[in-house]
Amino acid sequence: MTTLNRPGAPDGHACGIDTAMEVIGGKWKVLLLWALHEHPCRRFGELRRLLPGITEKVLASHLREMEADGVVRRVSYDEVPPRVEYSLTEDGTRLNDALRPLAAWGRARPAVRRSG
Amino acid sequence: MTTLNRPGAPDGHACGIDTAMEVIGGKWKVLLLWALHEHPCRRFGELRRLLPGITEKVLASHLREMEADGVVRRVSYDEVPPRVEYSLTEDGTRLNDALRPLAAWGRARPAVRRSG
DNA sequence: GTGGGTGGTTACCCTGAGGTGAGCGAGCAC
DNA sequence: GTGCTCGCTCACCTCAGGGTAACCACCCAC
Repeated sequence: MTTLNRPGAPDGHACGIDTAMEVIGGKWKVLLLWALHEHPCRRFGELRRLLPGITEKVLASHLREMEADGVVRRVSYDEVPPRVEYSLTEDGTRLNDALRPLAAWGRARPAVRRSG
Repeated sequence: MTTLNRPGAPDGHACGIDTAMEVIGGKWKVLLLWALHEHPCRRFGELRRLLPGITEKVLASHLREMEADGVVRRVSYDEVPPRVEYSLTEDGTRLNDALRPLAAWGRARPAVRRSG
């Protein structure tokens, strides 16, 4: 999205929305957020199995971006075979909470056609 | 996003999130939502001017999709020159409200680097 | 006749997110 | 020595969303 030049928006929320949208903008990021909320401290392979359909490449890049965004914490143990554990940061948990109303809206909405 | 096959998520919110993400997934949709919230009943040209940078094509297609999604109402007056007015539906207003926590999260978050 | 404004539509191109498949380095089981 | 696991990385390709620009039908002002 790059910088959104929200038009009028005096104290508007659009300015915050774009930040959030950048963070959750990836195809699997909300799922990842949710998975890490449900299962704290998950390993790469476990996450892959939790999100059937995601590829290693995308999982790795999403995790990396979310780590850079400060919503995911990555802990690497120097063992062999390698072990890496991912968990939500406090900010990530707050983000997850902030998504609740949106999820509720999605669930509560009237029957939508448009799916075809 | 198509159908998200949320992994474990028993009563999880991911199932609602994907619905919401489909609706607000367009590049300008949250801005449009916000613009229509701030200025109810706007015409096509006014919206275009409110969102500097958006093209007619994208504005038209976004409005059409949001209308199909039931968040935007389109009223066409049979005049000349043609006049069409767009406004939020109740559901659109609720969606906007549901975005507030997300916007608050975006505004309140600690300094992010990664912006480049 | 020319230009401006109305609300769009159409055809085309381009970028980037995401998918595909292969490989790597280390140790352990066999 | 072969193959398995683990956590990635790399090169390549696809495809859809979005940008560009021209055009339509209508009327008015100049």
